[in-house]
Amino acid sequence: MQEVQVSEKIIGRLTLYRRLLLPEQEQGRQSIFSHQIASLAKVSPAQVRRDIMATGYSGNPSRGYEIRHLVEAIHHLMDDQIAHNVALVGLGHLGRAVATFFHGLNPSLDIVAIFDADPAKSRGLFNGIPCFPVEAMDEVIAGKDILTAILAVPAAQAQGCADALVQAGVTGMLNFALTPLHVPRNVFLEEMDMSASLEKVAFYARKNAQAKRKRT
Amino acid sequence: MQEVQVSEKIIGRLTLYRRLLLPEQEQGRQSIFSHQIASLAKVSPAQVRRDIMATGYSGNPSRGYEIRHLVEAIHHLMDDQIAHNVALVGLGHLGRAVATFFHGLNPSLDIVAIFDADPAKSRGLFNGIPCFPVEAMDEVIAGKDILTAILAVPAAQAQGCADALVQAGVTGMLNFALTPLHVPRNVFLEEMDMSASLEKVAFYARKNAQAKRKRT
DNA sequence: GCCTGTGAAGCTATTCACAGCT
DNA sequence: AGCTGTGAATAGCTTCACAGGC
Repeated sequence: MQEVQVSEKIIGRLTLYRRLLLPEQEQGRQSIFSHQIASLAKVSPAQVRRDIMATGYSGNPSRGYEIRHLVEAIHHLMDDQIAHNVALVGLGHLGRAVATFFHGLNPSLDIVAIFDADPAKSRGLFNGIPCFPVEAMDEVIAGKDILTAILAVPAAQAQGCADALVQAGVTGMLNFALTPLHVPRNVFLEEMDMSASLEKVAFYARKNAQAKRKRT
Repeated sequence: MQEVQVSEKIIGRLTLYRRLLLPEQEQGRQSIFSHQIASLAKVSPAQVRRDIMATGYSGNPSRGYEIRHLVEAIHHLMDDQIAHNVALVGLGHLGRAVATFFHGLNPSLDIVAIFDADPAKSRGLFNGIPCFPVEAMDEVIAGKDILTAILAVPAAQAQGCADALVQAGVTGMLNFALTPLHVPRNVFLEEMDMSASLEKVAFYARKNAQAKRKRT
């Protein structure tokens, strides 16, 4: 079992497959075929097989994939049996929604600290999660062994927060702010640009609507 | 000016460039070079030039791109001078955050209706936006000429809502629910899987942290 | 027959590198 | 000198198509 190239896209889809497989497993299903995973995940069967290749696990032509083994293989590839602590920065509308959304979603990916610049929001608990002022970042992040952060602050503060997080030792960030961020090469950054996504959808929606009208 | 192939990715980046250019323009800047756009958007200068090719607008080697013209060219490519109405489905935590987030963000992309299955949430106004029961979907969507919808409902209801939206005439959807949706080919669907994104970030964060530790 | 695993082909996206302009 | 526009090269991703197994 040697290191195959595992791209970002493959990682993303494998986490998806795993999430879709868990309920199937709980319902007592033992095995599954690539085309069935494909239909759950809305991708092609060939893609599913390719992706699974990256885990090193092999299915069997007559039964397909043993769900238990497949899930474990994905776990192993991502070595995330180890619970992993996450911080949230920004407790505005979006931050609160994000905190609530992720609350209890994935037990091994817990938000364990929230930071906000506003003193009124940087104390006490939110959803049971302790809140801190941004000045406490270094200490809290080191103390709680946090590697990942979610940025949900206004655009103007985003780069500053990102720098502080990197400084404090965070090595991966999910950015909701409407500013592309710059981070050092050894920090992973994922942009969640809801505004660009909505504009893209709107563009294609218009296009589809036009095509539809033309057909009539 | 003939139809070049304009991919989804290019559309996404062009909307981003446009968003980044608007403040520059407001500050009175006249022109900009590809490497400057690149640094704002955190992409390569070559990519910026390629993307701009798709709009049909050409810059000039000595002054770069006229911001005014470039913004207009992007507007034109996306023909979104026409304001465009959007519906939001689901007024839970996430739905409320989404509604607040987009409120006033882009004046030509307004959320003008909210739907929720809960009778307590499907009346009155939220942020000034009228709320309706899901049963009213057909009528409201046709009446307000809505083409785009944002789905922020629990996974279990997502496919049902999507079907209803398509039925009602929506041709583009942004899906926050943790279920890959199936839509007809003439409807554009963009998945916003925050959970998969966070897992991806966590994976690379772990990897980076390990690499860092090894270096020490 | 219907499945998996996978080399090979086909596509798409990005970057290189340079002619041409100012 | 430093920029744009762009053909050509490269890299990356997805699908095809089929050998091999049950």
